[in-house]
Amino acid sequence: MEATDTALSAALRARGGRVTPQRLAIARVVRETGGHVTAEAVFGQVSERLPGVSLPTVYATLELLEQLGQVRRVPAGSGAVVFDSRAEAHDHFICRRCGAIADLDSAADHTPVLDAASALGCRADDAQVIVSGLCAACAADG
Amino acid sequence: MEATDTALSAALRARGGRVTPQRLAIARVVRETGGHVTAEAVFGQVSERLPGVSLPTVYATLELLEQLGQVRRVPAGSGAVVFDSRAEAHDHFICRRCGAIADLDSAADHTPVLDAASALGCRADDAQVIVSGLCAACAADG
DNA sequence: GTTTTTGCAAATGATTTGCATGGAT
DNA sequence: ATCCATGCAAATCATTTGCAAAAAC
Repeated sequence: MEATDTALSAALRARGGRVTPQRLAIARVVRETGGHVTAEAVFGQVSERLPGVSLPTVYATLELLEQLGQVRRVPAGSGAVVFDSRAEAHDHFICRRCGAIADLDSAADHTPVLDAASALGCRADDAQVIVSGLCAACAADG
Repeated sequence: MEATDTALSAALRARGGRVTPQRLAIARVVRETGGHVTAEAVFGQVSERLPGVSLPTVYATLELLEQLGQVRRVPAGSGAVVFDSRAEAHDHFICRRCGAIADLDSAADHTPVLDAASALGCRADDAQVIVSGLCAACAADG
């Protein structure tokens, strides 16, 4: 077992949850896949290692991992919900045509927006910029 | 007919499209409703004025209005796609629990993120910050 | 008259729910 | 032994598609 698995186990127990092979396997797949994943994609990968896992379990676990701060939800606007294995703050570009998602690393400062949110009485816990347009590939043949 | 209807008609003809009562009614509802709407919500409102409109037409027209720059798509991350009748640039807060959406007006500068996108070869046409957390009401009852 | 839009119905795709079994503590 | 988590199947919800009829140009 890797160190990160140990950390996850501790986090799970700390919130009164249980450590199951499914959860460890799903967390591992997400971590190793890197980048952006859908529940279906995780399901496919996990099934290879731990046959029998069910899709509902994958959904539940991804949500759990989000609460534990291990993954971040990307507001992809259409179709499937996308999770990002990079939990640190960064922004995203989403292609309108093909749906491709790319990480955007910039020094953008989100405090003004967070301030605007607290001014409304909201308890904000995440801010990310979503840039829409055409990705390089789609812009080329469009 | 309102001036805005005339403007819409012109925009439609300019792109070789046709002016139909359905399109005018849908555009009107979106404009008058103000704020954030789902296709279902628009469908409900439009049906009162112009019985017989179909849901597929509402979906198609909302997408058309987006292309014409009359509405903006809000990447709501889960469930239904949400359109915003305010087309000018501004950001959004989305409640994780109840899904409520609030406008955030701030002087946030998105150019660093847009630059990061063009550095990847993407043709960006919109950038908006999505802030997640709990709205005032949801934060109150725990 | 020609081409775009519409409406209907059905298909699709993603996510959730209910409930009994199995497993972690 | 207790209670949480899983698996299965089915339900739900949002959105899209195919195609013939109607309408705008």
